[in-house]
Amino acid sequence: MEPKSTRKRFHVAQGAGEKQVKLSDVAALAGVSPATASRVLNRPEKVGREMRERVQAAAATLGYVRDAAARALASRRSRTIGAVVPTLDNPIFATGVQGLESRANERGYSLVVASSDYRVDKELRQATMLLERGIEGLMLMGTEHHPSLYALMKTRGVPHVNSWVNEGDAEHPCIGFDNVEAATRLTNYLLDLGHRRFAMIAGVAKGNDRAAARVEGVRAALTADGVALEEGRFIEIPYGVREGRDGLRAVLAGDPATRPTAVICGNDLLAFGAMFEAAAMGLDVPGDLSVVGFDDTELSSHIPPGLTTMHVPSVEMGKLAADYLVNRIEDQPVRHRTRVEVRLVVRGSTAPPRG
Amino acid sequence: MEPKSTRKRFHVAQGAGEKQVKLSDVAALAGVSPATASRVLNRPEKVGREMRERVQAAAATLGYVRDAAARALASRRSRTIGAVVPTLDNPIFATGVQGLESRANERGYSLVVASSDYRVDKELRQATMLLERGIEGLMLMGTEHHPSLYALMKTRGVPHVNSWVNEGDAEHPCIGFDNVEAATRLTNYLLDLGHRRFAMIAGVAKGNDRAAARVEGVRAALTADGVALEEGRFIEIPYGVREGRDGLRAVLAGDPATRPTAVICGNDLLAFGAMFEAAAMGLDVPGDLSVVGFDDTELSSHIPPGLTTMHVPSVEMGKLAADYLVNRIEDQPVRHRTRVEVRLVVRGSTAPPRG
DNA sequence: TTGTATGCGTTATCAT
DNA sequence: ATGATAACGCATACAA
Repeated sequence: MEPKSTRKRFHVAQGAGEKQVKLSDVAALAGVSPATASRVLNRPEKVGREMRERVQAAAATLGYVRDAAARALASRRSRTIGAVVPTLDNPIFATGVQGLESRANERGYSLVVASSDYRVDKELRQATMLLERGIEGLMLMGTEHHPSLYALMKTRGVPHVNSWVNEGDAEHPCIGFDNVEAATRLTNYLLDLGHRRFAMIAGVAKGNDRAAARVEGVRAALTADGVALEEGRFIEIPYGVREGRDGLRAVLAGDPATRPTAVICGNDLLAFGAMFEAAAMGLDVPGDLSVVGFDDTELSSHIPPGLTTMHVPSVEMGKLAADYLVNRIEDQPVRHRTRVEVRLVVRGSTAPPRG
Repeated sequence: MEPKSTRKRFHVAQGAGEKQVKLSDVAALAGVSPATASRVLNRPEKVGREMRERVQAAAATLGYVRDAAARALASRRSRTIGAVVPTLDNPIFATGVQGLESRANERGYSLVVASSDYRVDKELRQATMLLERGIEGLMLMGTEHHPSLYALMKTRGVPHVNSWVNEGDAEHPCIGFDNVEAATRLTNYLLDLGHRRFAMIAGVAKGNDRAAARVEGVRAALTADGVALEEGRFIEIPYGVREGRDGLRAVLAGDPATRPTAVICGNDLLAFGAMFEAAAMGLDVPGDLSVVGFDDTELSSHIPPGLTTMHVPSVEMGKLAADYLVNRIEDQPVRHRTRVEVRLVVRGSTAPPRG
């Protein structure tokens, strides 16, 4: 049941009861037309020094504050961009959003955020809400979205970027890197070290194309070298430290003699868990077991013996996404696909296998 | 110099060239008045089943999307709330924002975020921008803000909450906990363990009243027990792991015989750094040195030997802030001050001093 | 360079 | 329960 059909109307937020001071008030006080006042605020260079200062003074004394809704309605521009990310709980996304927000702000845009919980249907709902809100550009994570979402953005003519990805066949604008290739490199590094028995603790692939791509990259590299990732040596699990610990136990089960010598984790959180659990199991990292992660979060370089991982420039991607979007919105030249550099950071958690 | 006085006008985002379908189009197709169509969308219960379904069908076939700007202008309600946080880079804030966003969304509001970089002047600018954007409620971190900001919110009649704080004299609505008291408890715990020689690695107090309050709490507890925090045993440093390591070296300098037996860190990141550095220095935690943090981030429970810290319910605070704000906006009853529980989580990083 | 007049898409008031 | 119509506050043709 709904709360009651007689819904109470909410009060209109307003100090005391004084009406909002509007642009025409400012114009009146300054003794100019509203049009001129508007120009002073939006294109000051197009108005004479004299009037300009009168208007600015009037605005100041009246404490005038623009009404973005009216501006948006009249100009058909909201000066707002949107982002829907899986969650802000993962620091790597949070920093990405931070980069997006700061750059967008520098360029005069505000950011509206929403989260999808790694679910394409929720992502669609959230994006729709943002579109209603009049966002002029949209940042999404990954490339796997609800088909209706692409359609929606297209018919509304709203530019978007898929971030964290940059795959060969990308038909959509993107800013990121090739997760398959990055995972392949990471794996090859281990292969080059001499490892032949592998395990992988992957993130959940459903609703997360980056996680899936990383698995693909690992498998590809292994296969290319004729190395198998055995059934029990692969586990898919949500990102988290606890999960990494459980994951390690799972993939290391069985005869110690045939135990993997290297474990590849879907991200750093899982890798931290794996390292902690290895220690708890009395295993030496990297002596008994090499561990690699993905993301290069702040802790990775400090956690002993240091985590070998793939560095992902999340803030940079956020900033590039903002630039791409704003450039598109403002009809400035853009690159349709932008690649950022991920780089392998070798630290103490990896070494050649024993023997 | 500005880009050139002849600024190019941006294109109006719109698919192909087809005009946006508006409510009157929907109404026309459904054969009803715009007023009725509007009602169907906003208060469906106030309209007959018959017309309601006609309108809904029409909206669906036309792919109608509401225009929030027009809605906001006409209704004087933006259904948007704002948050300005120091940075999203700190996971504890990111999760707080996540809680705020999710609850706000559940209640039909969108979230616009901005960041202040721990600077009150930037916070003021950002908040002003949000106010222009028509936010109906604002979440801020801490209690220390530019006086003009309080004035602005008051004259505009926009409700706000200070989060992460709940201090005795709070004249403003807040949702959080008493940082002084929490730090005092943390310190007393160490005191009760028998520690008498302390060090503190604090966050930067300037622009961060929470950091300052934590220092105050530590000092108060120490003083109450007649224990001194010596000059060289206190350092103020930005939050970060690297900084925690440097900080530890700094506060542990000097004669090992009079070295502190316990170090209190301003947050978990600093504490992690301190623990890593202690290990690097050959010090056993907690044998030679007890370490405590603040926040209880995901890693705290996993990092060996486990970090004793003060658990801060950041997601919960975000959700409560959203509820408070939305309730205020919608004229529902609210508690002006809401306290959340922080609790001491004792783990392996603390023990009585040797001897 | 400045002013006049119109419209942006929706909600709300007041009738019916 | 439904419809006609007037705001909402601002930007922008277009005219001067």
